[in-house]
Amino acid sequence: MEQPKPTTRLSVLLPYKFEMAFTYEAEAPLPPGTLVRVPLGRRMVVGAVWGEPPDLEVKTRPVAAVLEFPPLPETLRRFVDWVAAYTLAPRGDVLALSLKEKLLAPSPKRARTYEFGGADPARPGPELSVIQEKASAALREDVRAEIFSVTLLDGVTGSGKTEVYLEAVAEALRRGRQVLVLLPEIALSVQVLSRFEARFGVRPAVWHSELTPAQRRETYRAVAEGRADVVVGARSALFLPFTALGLIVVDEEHETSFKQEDGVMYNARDMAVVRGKFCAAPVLLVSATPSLETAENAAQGRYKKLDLPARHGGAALPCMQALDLREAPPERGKFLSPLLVAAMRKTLARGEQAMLFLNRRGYAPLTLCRTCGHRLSCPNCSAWLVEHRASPRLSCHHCGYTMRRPLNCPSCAAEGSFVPIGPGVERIAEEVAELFSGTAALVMASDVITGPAQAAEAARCIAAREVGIIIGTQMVAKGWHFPHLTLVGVVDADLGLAGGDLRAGEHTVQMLHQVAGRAGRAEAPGLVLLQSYDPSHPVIQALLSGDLPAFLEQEAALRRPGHWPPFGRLAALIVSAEDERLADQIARALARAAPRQPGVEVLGPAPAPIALLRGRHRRRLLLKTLKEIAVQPLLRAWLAQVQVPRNVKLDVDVDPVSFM
DNA sequence: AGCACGCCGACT
DNA sequence: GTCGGCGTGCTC
Repeated sequence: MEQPKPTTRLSVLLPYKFEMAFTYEAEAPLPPGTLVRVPLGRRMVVGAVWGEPPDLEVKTRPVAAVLEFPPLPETLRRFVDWVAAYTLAPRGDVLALSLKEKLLAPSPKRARTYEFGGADPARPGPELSVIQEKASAALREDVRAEIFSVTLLDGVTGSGKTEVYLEAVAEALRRGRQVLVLLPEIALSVQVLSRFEARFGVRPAVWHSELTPAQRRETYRAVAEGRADVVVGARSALFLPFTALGLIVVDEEHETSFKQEDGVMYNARDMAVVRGKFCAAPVLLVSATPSLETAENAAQGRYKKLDLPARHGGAALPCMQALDLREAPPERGKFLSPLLVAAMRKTLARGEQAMLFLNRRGYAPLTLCRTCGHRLSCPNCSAWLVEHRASPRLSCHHCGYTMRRPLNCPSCAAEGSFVPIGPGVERIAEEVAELFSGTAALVMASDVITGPAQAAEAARCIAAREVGIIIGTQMVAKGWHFPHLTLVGVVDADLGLAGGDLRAGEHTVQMLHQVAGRAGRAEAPGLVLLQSYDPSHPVIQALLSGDLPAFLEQEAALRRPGHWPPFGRLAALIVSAEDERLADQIARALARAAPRQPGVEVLGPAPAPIALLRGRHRRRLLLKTLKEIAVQPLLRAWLAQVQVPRNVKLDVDVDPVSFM
C-alpha cells in the first residue's frame, strides 16, 4: 500500500499538560494557528499549528485532517505563550483555556438557534451629564486611536459608569471592532445585559460556565468568525479567539474572583491588560473601589484615570454610621444591637426595606460541646463544620463533607451538649423572625440562590415588597438594584479583618462600600449602620469618612516599606501531599534550595492557613522580591533543583491574592 | 488529559 | 489460576 508522501514538518501545540509542541508531517505547509486533527498515542486530538518545527530529528506522524475553522489569531497565540511564561503553567494547559475539542464539534443540522451580531451603535444613547460626557469622549478617543492604553474609570455606585463605558463600546462597534466585557460573576450580570440590550437593541453574546454545550460551540465559532461583536463574560472569555478586538472592559476590576485559583493560576484583570497590549486595544478598568495595584498604576501615570465623582441623577451617597457594640451590645446569644433593631423598625414603619449583611453562610460557624469543649471539625480539612438548619446538616465549606448533627459528643459522649457558636445568616434570620414577627424576611446566600432562576425570583419578590427584610451574604453586594431599600445593617464589620491577610483591610473596605451602595435612592437617602467592636479601626474610619483615596494612601504607606505588593512581587509555592511528613520533607528541600540574592527573600515553609484541605497536608513558601526583579526566572531555576515525587503536588501561584 | 503497561488482592 | 485495583510513564 503506497501512501502519498507527506513533505512538510509542522509544530503543533496540543491543549493538554504539555509544555512543548509536537512535530507532525503534512503534505503542504499550513499557516500558524491552523487547527489540525492529529494522532496522539492511539487516539485523535485537536491542536494548533504553533511556531517553527525543530531542526533536530524527532519522531513524526502525519496530520490526520485540517479543520474547517479560522486559524487562531497571532494575538491569541502570543497571549497564550505569554500567560504560560508568566504563570509557569505548561503552554498546553494555557492553550486549553482557548481551545477545547468539544468547542469544534460540527453545528447541529437544524437551523442556528442563536443569533449574534447586529448590535446597533447608532441607536441613541442616554443623555449624559457634563462629567460623564467628558469621560466618555476621552474613552471614545482611545478606541478611535486603535492603540494599547489602560484607563481606570473610577466612580461610586450610581455615578453612571456603565453609561460612560457603553459609549466606548459603541465607538468600537462603529469601527467594526469586537468588544470584550469581563465581569466578576456572570450569574449576576442580568442588569448589565439589559443595559446593553437597551443601548444596542440586541443582547450581547455571553460566555460563562453555565452555557450549554451547544451555546458554547455557537458562541465560540461566532467569536472566531467575527459574527459576535460584543461578548460579556467571566474571566475565561479572555481566551476566546477574537479576530478584531478593539476594546476590553474589566468591570469591578478590584474583585478577587478575577483570580483563578486552580489549574492555570492567572489574574484575568492583569491578563486583560496584556491581551489589550497584543491586540493594540484600549483596556478599561472600572471600579468604585479600585484595587491598590490599579490605583498605584494610575498614580504613577502608567494608567490613565477618569473620575466620576457624583452619584448620577443627584442621588446622595448613603450616610454611614458605626454602632459600637461595646456601648450598645446585643442581648446574650443575639447579634443585633438594640440601636440597629430600632433603626430597622423605623425603616419598616416608613414602608421601606432593610438589609442585614453578614458574609457567612449557614446557622453557626462553630459547634462546641458544652461539657468538654470539643469542636466539630472536618475530617478532611482543618476547618470547623458549619451548621445549616435550612437543610439540617453540618457541612465543610471547603470540601463539601456533610454529616448529621450528632446526638452525643464524639469526644466525651455527653448527650445533647452541643451549642452553636457565632452567627451565620440563618441564625440572623431566626433572630429577625423573633423581633419582627409580622415582617417577611428573605435569606440570600449561595446555598439558597443557586441559579439565575432563584435570583430572578428573589429580585421580583423584593421589588414587589413581598419581604421587608433581606438577610444576605456577599452575594447581595453587587448586581442588584433594590428600589425600596434604605437601610443596610452590617452585622459584623470586623469579620474580614482578623487573620493577617495582606489585603484584608482593602477587601473589607471594597466589600462594605459595595454593600452600602445598595441603600438609598434619589428621593430617599440610605443609612448604613456598621456594627463593630473596634470603630476606631482605620477600615471602619475609611468607610465612615468615605475618603477611599486616603485609605488607599494609608494602605500604600503600610506596604511600601516592606516591598509588599504592589511595591514588590510575590509568588507562593504550595506543597501538598496526603502524607504529612512527605509534604514537610519536600517543603524543607525547597527551602534549602531557595534563591539567595539581594532583593530576594523566601519566607517559610509554614503550614498553610488551611493546613489540611481535602485530605492533603499543605505547606507554603513565599518568594518576595523587589519590584524590578522578575520572579519567573528565579522560580524556574529554583524548582529545577528539587525533585518532587509524583504523590506530592507543587503549585506555583505568581501574584497570589489568597493566602489560604 | 487519556490510555497503556504493570504488579498485588478476591473471585470463578 | 484469572479479573481488576490504580501507581507510573508516555504520547510527535
